[in-house]
Amino acid sequence: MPKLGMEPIRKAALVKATIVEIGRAGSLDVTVSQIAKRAGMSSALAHHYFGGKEALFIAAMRHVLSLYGAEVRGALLGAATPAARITAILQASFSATNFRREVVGAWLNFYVLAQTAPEAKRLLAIYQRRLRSNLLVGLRPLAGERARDLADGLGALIDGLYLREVLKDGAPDGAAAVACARAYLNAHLKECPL
Amino acid sequence: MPKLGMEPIRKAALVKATIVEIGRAGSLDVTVSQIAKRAGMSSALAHHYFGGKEALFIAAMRHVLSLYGAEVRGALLGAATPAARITAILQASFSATNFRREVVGAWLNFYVLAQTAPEAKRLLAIYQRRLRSNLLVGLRPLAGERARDLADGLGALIDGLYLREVLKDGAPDGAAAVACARAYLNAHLKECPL
DNA sequence: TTTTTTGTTGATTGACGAGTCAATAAACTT
DNA sequence: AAGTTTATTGACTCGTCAATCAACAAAAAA
Repeated sequence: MPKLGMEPIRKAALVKATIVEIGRAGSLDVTVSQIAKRAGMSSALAHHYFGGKEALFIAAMRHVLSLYGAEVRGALLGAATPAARITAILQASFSATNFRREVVGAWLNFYVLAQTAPEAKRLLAIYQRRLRSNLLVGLRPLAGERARDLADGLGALIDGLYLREVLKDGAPDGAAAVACARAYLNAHLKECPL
Repeated sequence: MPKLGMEPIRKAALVKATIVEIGRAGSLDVTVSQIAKRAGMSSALAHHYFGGKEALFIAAMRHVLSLYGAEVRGALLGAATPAARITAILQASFSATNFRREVVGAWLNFYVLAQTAPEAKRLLAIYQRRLRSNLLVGLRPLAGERARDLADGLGALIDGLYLREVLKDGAPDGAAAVACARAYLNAHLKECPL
């Protein structure tokens, strides 16, 4: 009993299921059937709507990225001062959301895919530019000329801290990562620490 | 015409071929046959010596890690002062070797595998501990109490910078990464910069 | 020399999976 | 009412691949 207008609903369900399955497997080694089953439909329908596995992965990444973007924007809403902006970005980056198994799996496999899939590389570049630009808005009033270099270093530090939190034994500790990133900035901004 | 004592030779060839194939594919999605072919033997022999694909991957990782370890040790040989030790570690970490396609592929997939394969996680932990310990030897004379926190932050920064260099468009620039890591330290060690 | 150990492969098995297609059905259009 | 578009699936094709095995070859041991 087909209802019309299913396309966006099915697509959303498939994207979600893709992320969950990648999280469960820890890799891109998941079958379209698994994904479709979790999304409550036949694998043929997944092919119908996405055309192939790769498109499904790309869509899933886009979704993870947009979730993260929304979280950052939300955190920035209540940030009045430059220092508060930086803090907001750090907290959004190390929020519990980003430590969920599915999100971790998506990110790590995202990196792998970015080596070979141009679209994945493009998405990653967009994420990095946006992060950099967000950091710069906060850093320029605090660091002036040095803001650019600081933002680059801080961006890399965020990625590195995330990687370590995510791969270490035991539960990840976002607060520790935030503290470490803060220390990085405070060392560079001894005049006016965060 | 079987010669005796082939086992170590075959194993080494397989490990090397595994790394090359992972680099070519950019993922762990490589077949035992591909690997065996590149190593100049039948896939059956690969199974004979390693028992399965996973063992092959683990052995490949171990090899990459041991190469890196050797490079660091080599660089540390000529390092007389604490500051020189840090510089040596940074340069070894961002050497051209580590930016070769195969090595990059190995590392990124290593991270993915570490999510689910305990042995991979163990190896990664060993690498991180060793890096930390190496950094500490250099940092303690320079930073005293703060050495621990500095080493943790610097370790994460190294990983993050590597990730960014490796995934950006264009050729990776190890020198820039070294400079950025140096700036991190100098900001914390304003009394006695590197 | 017979036996055992080591090295080696072609062929095979058994399973799985991506993508296609024909068919079915409900909903809109004319 | 007839035709078109959208939704949906089971069954199928075609390919791939990990792992196994029987068998063969040569060196070492007995």
